[in-house]
Amino acid sequence: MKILLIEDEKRMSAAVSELLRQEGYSVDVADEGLGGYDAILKKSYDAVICDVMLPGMNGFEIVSAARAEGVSSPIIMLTAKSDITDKVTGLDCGADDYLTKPFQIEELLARLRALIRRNTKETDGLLNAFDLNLNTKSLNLICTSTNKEIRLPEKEFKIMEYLISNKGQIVSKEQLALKVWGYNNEAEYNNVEVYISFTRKKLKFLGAKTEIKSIRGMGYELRG
Amino acid sequence: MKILLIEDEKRMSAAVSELLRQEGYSVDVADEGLGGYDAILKKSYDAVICDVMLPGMNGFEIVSAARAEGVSSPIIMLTAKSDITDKVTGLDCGADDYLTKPFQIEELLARLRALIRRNTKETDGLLNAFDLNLNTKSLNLICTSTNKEIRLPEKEFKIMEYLISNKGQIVSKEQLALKVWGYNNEAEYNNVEVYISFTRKKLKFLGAKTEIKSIRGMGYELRG
DNA sequence: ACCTCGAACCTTGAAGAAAGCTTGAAATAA
DNA sequence: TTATTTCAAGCTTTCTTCAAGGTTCGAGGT
Repeated sequence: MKILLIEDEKRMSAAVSELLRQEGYSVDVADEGLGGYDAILKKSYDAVICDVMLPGMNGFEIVSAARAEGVSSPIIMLTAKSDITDKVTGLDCGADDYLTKPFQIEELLARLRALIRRNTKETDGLLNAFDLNLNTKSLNLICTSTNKEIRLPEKEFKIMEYLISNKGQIVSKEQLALKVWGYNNEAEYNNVEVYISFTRKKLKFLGAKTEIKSIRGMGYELRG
Repeated sequence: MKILLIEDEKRMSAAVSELLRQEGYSVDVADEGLGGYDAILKKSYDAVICDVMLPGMNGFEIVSAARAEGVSSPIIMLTAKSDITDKVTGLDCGADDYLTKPFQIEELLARLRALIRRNTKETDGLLNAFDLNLNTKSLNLICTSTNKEIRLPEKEFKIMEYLISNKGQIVSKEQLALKVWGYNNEAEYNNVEVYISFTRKKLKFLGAKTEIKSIRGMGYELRG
């Protein structure tokens, strides 16, 4: 579970990110608005926690811009003011929940769990990356720029599923072997290569702009 | 996770190393100062635990010498004295934390975890020097003044990584050979030169203002 | 100031090693 | 049967190493 925390007060962000990590989330921290906005677009997070008062770009701006770009990750806003107007503005511009400082960490965790649960249930069905959509129910891979579609065999599906849900990041052969085959054995890395090759053929067939880039010594990355 | 334990009391080092191994760390043990110092330079440890009272070279000397060589691994000092002066000397000379004997093993483990987390968090991501950014995850070198980017092969990456993390200082061929190839053999200095040459080509390609200066008889230095 | 010479340094290309890709055949599942 | 998965072999590309030859630098002598 990947979470992005956008917060400029160092003490606050250190404390919250630490707690989230203890809960088993993997946390990225951005300490100003623009960087946070960039991060939202680059990776796909399971949730975003975003302060309102930020240097660079304020919380409302980030959220509405992100929503305009089609980002669907759940977003929780934090603010020091308990002012009701802020609350309304926050939800209006596309945030999913709202918390006023100071808050109990327990409350944040609870709301986070709730949002992630809700979101993964809704999302579950379609995964998206660039001009690709992957239907996790029918195992169909759809290219939105050519309108072509093809059904993937199970292993290829798992490869694609993992690559898409980690778009913007480099995925190692080890991770893929673990996710797709359930074990982790260097001898099996060739299988990863074979299936990457198969999957690339499917992307070619679809005429997709998205491609699977190899990064020598590191792994693979989906690029749009 | 690799840890180096420098401790001359056999009973102590046996007990601590055993506990660390149970926690899943891989542990190297040195029982005297010089050997410990060598080990720090040879491998790259995720943390070093270092006693103060040691034959050969005392803890403070080890730490300050290691820091002078550009070692950035977190270091915890151990001492029998609870004397405050020692504590100050320890942190001054470059240690990250300090523990007085006798200590609870739990406390050592907790501090170790904290240091390792802090250290890997800071390291992973971006290293910066002048108009260069080095992404330590993707091995990409980015020039901020031209917005160009290129992926570095492993050895060139290590060269750059070491130069950047020692910017403002002269880095000897010996240090580079040790860091990049893991050994230290005059015959191999030509490899350093070859790779410096490769890396310079990359900087030229990027159009970076930063350059690798040669300082005859001394080594290399990054200049902006 | 200038010249000479050796040491330090740079560059290059060829050969080798390693990582990755593709393919087809054999095995297994549907 | 047909579709899918596994495995192994050979191929391509990229990175690394090594060695040879060229260039630059600076000390010591004229």
